[in-house]
Amino acid sequence: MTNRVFGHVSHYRPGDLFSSRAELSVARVHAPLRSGVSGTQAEGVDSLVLADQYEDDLFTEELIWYTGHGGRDAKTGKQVTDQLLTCRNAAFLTSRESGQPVRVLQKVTDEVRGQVYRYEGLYTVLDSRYEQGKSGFMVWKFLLKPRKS
DNA sequence: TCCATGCGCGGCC
DNA sequence: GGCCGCGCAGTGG
Repeated sequence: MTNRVFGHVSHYRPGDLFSSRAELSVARVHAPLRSGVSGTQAEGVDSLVLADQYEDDLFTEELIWYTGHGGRDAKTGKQVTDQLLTCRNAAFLTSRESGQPVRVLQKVTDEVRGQVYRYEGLYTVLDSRYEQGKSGFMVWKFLLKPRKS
């Protein structure tokens, strides 16, 4: 069993701002303090964070290509090896099968508050690819689109 | 520059 | 299922 929550948490809604990962964790909107993905291979992804860390990411109003996990140098953040189908990446495949909603957070700069995390809303994982990224190494990419509420 | 901290997962019972 | 220990990680003080 689990207490993982898919969909909106508590009273939090799209547009809400959080000042830190710790705040997101306490609110249970995105529990892990550092990991960008919250979820398991068995249950799927319940939330993720876009932090402008992966060069192969793409974020528009209509869709997100979220780069999978791993293969990066811890210091430089550059891809240095091929990504593997780790449990965390496999969690996206589970979500794609289940169609469960994924909470999406994005690190943005607010005029008043500086660096904050904005709740973008609920998305659905629609596709996955394993292809060569900008670095030349193989990366996982997951296509997400906003859910129609 | 260092490292805490929450969590996923495997091992074991 | 529950407990424990390990190692990771889209931070952040």
